[in-house]
Amino acid sequence: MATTTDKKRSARERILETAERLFYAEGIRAVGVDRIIAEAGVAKMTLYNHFPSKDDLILAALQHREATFMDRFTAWMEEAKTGRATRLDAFFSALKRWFESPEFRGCAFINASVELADPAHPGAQFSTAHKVRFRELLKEILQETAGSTGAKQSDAIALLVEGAIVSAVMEQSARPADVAKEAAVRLVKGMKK
Amino acid sequence: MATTTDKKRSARERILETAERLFYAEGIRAVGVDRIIAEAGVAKMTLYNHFPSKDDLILAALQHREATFMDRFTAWMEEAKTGRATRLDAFFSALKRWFESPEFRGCAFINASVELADPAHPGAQFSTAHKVRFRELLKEILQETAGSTGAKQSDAIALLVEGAIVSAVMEQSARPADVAKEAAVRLVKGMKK
DNA sequence: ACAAAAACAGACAGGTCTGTATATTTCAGG
DNA sequence: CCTGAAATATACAGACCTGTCTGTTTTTGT
Repeated sequence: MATTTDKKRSARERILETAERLFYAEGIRAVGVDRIIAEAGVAKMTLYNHFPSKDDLILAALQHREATFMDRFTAWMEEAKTGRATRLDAFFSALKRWFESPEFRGCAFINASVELADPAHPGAQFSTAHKVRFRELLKEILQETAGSTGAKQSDAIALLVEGAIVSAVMEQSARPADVAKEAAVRLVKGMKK
Repeated sequence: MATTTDKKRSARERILETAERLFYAEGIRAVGVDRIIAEAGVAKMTLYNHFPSKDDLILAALQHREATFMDRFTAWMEEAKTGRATRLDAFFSALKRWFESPEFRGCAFINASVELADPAHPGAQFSTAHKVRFRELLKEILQETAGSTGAKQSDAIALLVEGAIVSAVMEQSARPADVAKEAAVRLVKGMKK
């Protein structure tokens, strides 16, 4: 019925999914459009009809990733919210689960900012905006878990999380999630010794 | 007298300095060897005589950066160690000064790991090793400033620092240095409220 | 001063990249 | 059924990439 749904969604969606996956796994500059169209099973002109340039595709892939990643992450948080676990516990459980997933290669938005190099690139600007949204989410969780005391520490805890993401990539280990959680709890609750 | 010093140092050193600067400023993949030889003022064969491949040059540039950066950073720390400032204070002063420097574009080793994508790349492995050495330095500073209590927090504080570096790039701001310092002090000294 | 090592200039091979052009095929809606 | 939009396959332009080759000039140690 609607012209823009049904099967036609396939082409555009397949391009976005493939671009998101390859950009994340191997890097934005390392993956060419020929590779994307081959794995997505579309013609080159189809890609360029939907996305006028690779830069446009990069931005669209990042936007797509924010949506899919946030969905997955909040789903993981839901699954972790059992028993007496707080939302903050659930957050760090989800973080660790992410670090342990086989395709983990850090934060797509940090990576994009590094690779694009130019802060004026739409992809870099979107990445910066994503970080703002991420900190909002974290602040909200802290507010709920530890009241205004928690919310006041949200910027510092955000640094712990960013540091954990980066360190997990470089060490190829999920342990930074535990270190970050422990420190976050200490920052919120105060040190016992 | 010595064959490998004097003026001959020029060519190899100029290549390394130029590569380090351009790789850091614009990215490893974004900068080609033609660009490097042009700015270094050397012939292409000179570069390939010293460094068999670009990958070798990447590794050498990262090694060179570790040396020069560590020198500069510790010099900044020395300059900051005035009055009643502890070594930890000096560390965060130097960190902030780095964030404020016009050429700041994050940690060259994090950036290299992101860009190279392959953890087996010698440059990525060197970057991981650099992070170990960096944490050692931080741990030593904490031990000296806050004894074993401080040393015990060194992994968490390292996460704060890594997070601050990444956030400073994405926010284009030096403020994360202050946030990290405040949280580090709280982690070491305990919270007052 | 002389021989050897190093740096030089510049062309070139072979590959990859983004983006365009062209001409054909598929397919849904009226 | 038929028309028009979308997707297809394929070739190509032009730029850039790494790395090689050749031959000349400069520097260096003895």
